[in-house]
Amino acid sequence: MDLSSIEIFLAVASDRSVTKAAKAVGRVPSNVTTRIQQLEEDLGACLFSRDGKKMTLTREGETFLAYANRLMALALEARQAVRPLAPSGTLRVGTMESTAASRLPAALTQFKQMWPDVSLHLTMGASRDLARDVLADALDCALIARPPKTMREEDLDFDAELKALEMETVFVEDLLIVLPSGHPAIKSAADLRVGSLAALEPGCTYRRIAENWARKSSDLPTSELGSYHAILASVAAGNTAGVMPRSVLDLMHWPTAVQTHQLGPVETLLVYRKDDCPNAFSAFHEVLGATKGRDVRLAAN
Amino acid sequence: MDLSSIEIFLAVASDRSVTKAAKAVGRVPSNVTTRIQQLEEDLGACLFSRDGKKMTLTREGETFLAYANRLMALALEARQAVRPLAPSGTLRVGTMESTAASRLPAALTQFKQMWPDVSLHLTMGASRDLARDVLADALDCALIARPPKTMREEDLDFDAELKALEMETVFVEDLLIVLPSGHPAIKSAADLRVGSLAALEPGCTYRRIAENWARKSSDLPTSELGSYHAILASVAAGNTAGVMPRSVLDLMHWPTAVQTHQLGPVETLLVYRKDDCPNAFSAFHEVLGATKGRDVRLAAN
DNA sequence: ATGAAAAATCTCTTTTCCGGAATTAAAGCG
DNA sequence: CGCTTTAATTCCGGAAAAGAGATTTTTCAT
Repeated sequence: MDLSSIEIFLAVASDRSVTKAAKAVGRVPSNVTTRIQQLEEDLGACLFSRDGKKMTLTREGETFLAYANRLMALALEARQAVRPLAPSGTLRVGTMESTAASRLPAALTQFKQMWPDVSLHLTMGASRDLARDVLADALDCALIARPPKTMREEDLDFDAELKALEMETVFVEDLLIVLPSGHPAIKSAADLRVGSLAALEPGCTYRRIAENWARKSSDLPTSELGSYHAILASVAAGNTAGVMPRSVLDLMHWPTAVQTHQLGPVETLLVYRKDDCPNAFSAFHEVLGATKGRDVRLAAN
Repeated sequence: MDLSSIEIFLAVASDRSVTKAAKAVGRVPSNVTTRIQQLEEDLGACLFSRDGKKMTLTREGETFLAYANRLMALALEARQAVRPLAPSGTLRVGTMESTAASRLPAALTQFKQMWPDVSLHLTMGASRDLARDVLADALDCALIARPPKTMREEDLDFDAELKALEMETVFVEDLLIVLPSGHPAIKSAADLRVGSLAALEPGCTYRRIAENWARKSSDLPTSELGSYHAILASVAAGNTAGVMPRSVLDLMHWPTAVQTHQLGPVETLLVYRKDDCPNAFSAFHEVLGATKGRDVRLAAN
């Protein structure tokens, strides 16, 4: 029973899927399968019941889940406790709107609790701007979306900036097109029966991915809104299709099951300058690492 | 940071020695060194200060020690919690006098606490007798001393019995000859200035090892006593050399630093029948495994 | 039925881990 | 003060485990 197996177990438990979990922890599905099997063998108990293609926790799995969370939390605490010099001062973190909403709250809460002496400056913005700010030392680090391979070639500037920084995948988001209720399922942008695409600012990677996708088979305009709440409200009003990751949509316990279309997985990177690693950053980095791959809804524990 | 590294760390921390720790966890010293280095690298902190050839915990090491213990305890608890069917009934455990005194109390306490429904029958005896009782299904398992290689060839019966059982090293004892205060240091049994060797019953492996050693250069008689307390009292009275593992001697916080002579390391094995593993045994086995390699004096935590 | 998707299985490559030999450094002893 | 002993570390080769990709099987949806 090593801690990496437990991390994998947590991912599978929250996604109830080997494939998703594999993405979340940055591994290949076959590997996740075997690690879970090893864990079950080692514990001498069945953790998941494989009914069909869903992986649901068994009774034993549920009880183990509680321990797994405590184990990870304790390991993180141990890490932080032996830090030779306690972090202090300020840490300037840049983040996308979506990450700030869905994945950061748990990590930030834990971080503030562990290191109350660090004053955390949170800046919200689009991936491009954030990356630039990190390069220019206006931020210590940032959480940004990595454009998929195909788009990277169209935007060499951004890619070059990224290459100049250290980067690490911390989350994998499932990017969605959210349709008004009653809208028929779509295969491509051509099937859209709306007047516009609702997204955030132009530098937003999600927006650019969506526009890229839409351009292939339609010429919808994009209407720019200031927040995901605004986007979702606008979708509810009809005549607009919203762009947002699934984690954000999940947060906003929307009354009815909405119709969505997947644009595919998008990695969220933590980027920082190669050279300087202020003490507070390493601590933040560790806390973030421990949050990785866990379900947004379980984060409250 | 995986749990096996933590087990190794705990062993080094309690022995304050790489070599001893390596024996305790059944690994080679070079391996222990590298694992500790990896752990320090991973945590970004120095756990031990190598002043000379002693490994002493640093301040960070001390704080990590507390977490390491909690982590292991939690992992054990998790293991036990997912056990599909709760152990119950009776478990018949055989043990040597010495093990019962020094290493078992911590494990038994923990076990009783976790599985109050199991009634634990403890039988004390000499290794040979215990092994036979396990074979004859008069015991479910036993903790016995494994004679060193050279002696095994002289006692093929015992060796054959052992081969018929599953066995696993759980402790490594440092077997000592304890000398009366004021007795000069010795190189071999020829240097002994006492009238007899004080030991337990004839089937006792420690006694046989000691007699074997003594025979090489003297013809001391053995006087048989009923307990280690009796042996030590007899040594204090003078004119006798006692035989016991260091862990037992350590327990009896003896007023003065006694003169001792090392007979070498002796493995303590957990033996059980290959076929049947009652549920309660697996649980006991796990608890024992978690206690492995930790200092007797730290066990109270 | 049929096709798509997901998990499990299998195989191959890579990495890591472990044990032993050689090396270095410190403590004990004459 | 140097020699011996003992312990930790370093280095290296073989073995074991982990990970990635391809393949198969199962299941769900159409």
